[in-house]
Amino acid sequence: MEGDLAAAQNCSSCPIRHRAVCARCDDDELVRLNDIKFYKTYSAGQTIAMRGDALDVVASVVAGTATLERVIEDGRTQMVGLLLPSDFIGRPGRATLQYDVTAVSDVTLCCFKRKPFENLLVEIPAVQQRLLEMALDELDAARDWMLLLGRKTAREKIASLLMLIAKRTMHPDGKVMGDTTRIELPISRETMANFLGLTIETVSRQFTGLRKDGVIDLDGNRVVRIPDLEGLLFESGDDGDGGTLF
Amino acid sequence: MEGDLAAAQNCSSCPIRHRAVCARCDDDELVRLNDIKFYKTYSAGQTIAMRGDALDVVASVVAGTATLERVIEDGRTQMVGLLLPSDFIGRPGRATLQYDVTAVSDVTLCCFKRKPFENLLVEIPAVQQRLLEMALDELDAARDWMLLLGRKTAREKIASLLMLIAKRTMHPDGKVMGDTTRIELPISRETMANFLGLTIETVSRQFTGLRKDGVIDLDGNRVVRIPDLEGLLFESGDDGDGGTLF
DNA sequence: CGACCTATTGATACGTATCAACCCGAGTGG
DNA sequence: CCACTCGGGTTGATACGTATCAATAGGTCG
Repeated sequence: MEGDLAAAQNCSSCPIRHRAVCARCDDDELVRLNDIKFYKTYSAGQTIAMRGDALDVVASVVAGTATLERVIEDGRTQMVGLLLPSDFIGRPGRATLQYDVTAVSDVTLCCFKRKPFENLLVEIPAVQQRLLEMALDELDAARDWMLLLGRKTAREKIASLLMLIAKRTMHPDGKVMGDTTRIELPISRETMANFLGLTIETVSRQFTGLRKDGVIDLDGNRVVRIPDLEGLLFESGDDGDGGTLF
Repeated sequence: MEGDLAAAQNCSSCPIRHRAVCARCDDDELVRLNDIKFYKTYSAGQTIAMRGDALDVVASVVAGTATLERVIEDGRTQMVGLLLPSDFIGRPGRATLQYDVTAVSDVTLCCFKRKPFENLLVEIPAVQQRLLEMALDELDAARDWMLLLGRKTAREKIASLLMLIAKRTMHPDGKVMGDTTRIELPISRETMANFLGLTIETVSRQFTGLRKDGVIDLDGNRVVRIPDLEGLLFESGDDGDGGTLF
């Protein structure tokens, strides 16, 4: 099921070196992290961990996309986190996992055993600092998301999601890049529905609604073209300045 | 509008000494925090700060209840945080506030200017550690809340809220205390509605529905008696083990 | 007492869920 | 090569839950 990467990769060439928990570390500190790290990969659709599992490993997402979900007994599912490269899984100081973690695409994790990691946390303030920063960012995103779930209409939810993906694909790291009018959806309709607190059917209907109104243009199931970004922003119910959602 | 407390209070007799950001501090560290702190009070209903305000002060709630809210232009309002004693307001490393903060009851804050506080954060790891812990707890609570907003019915939302308040009043600090069958609602119907992503009318209707079904018993508008806690838990759609929501 | 605020209750509208049929592209096997 | 199936997506008809609009009740304060 899980293939280990044969060779330990080098931190200095790591794609998430500057954004993950290790972002603020100097070379010496990086060596110490390197000593306790190991890679693990999961293929698309695979369950990475389940609610209630013992949480003896924490990890950074190196590549791929994963989701954090909570489900009720009767099957209702709500996504509570979308994990992209550099995001952190698990929390120091807690022994069991609170959510189901699932790989949406093929995923590579940079793992640390929890105990040694907790020790490093104390010894290397740079890691703790960065982790705090990341936790606060996620908290802000979660709160924006709560506004979406609690008060937005289906159409606004879809538009918000598209804006979100548009922002990320246009400037994944602050700088503008790529085609602003074309975005690729990294997730299925079902995943979107669980993200937005909707059903698949409603998601689908809103897509066609936005298309018929000329706000977006569909190119297959996974590609959306946006002729008028301002128009989409208007549909999202946001005022533009706020609304990070990662 | 804002009355300053004349005398600086002593940290050692502070009611939130063992739960707030200063929880892990030793006496020396406490002295340093004490040097830069000041109290501020707000009366019920007062706006403490608004989205977009410069965030040059961070604070702990010493007494009272406040809310964190996001509102859309057309007036739709979603509460995104309920601040109780020991909770922290503001975030180091961010210059403007993302949410409206409102006093629900009379509120006393223990404030720190942001810059000096950020310095202390680096110098006193105990504070940073505690702040990380608190941020992660809030993140978990926010995620449970997302499940509620996205996937629960009105009845389940009300039941969940009541369970939440019941848990807090029964054992505010881990130990059981007080009458398990009687809880007092600290917030109005409108505040509940904004908390749960509902309207006032729906909140009201669900209360009477639960009452008619014998799940709860109302004693005026602010007091609820719960003959059967298991029954209420069942109505909430939770399985009991999880579900912190603070 | 009247004014006002919060909460409740009622009638109705509207949005989204549900249930079901159908479409389409990708594999798969005869 | 074509028939088949299978998963994901779309569309339609309808049901249901919550919002909306409006009226009423109860409590508090002047």
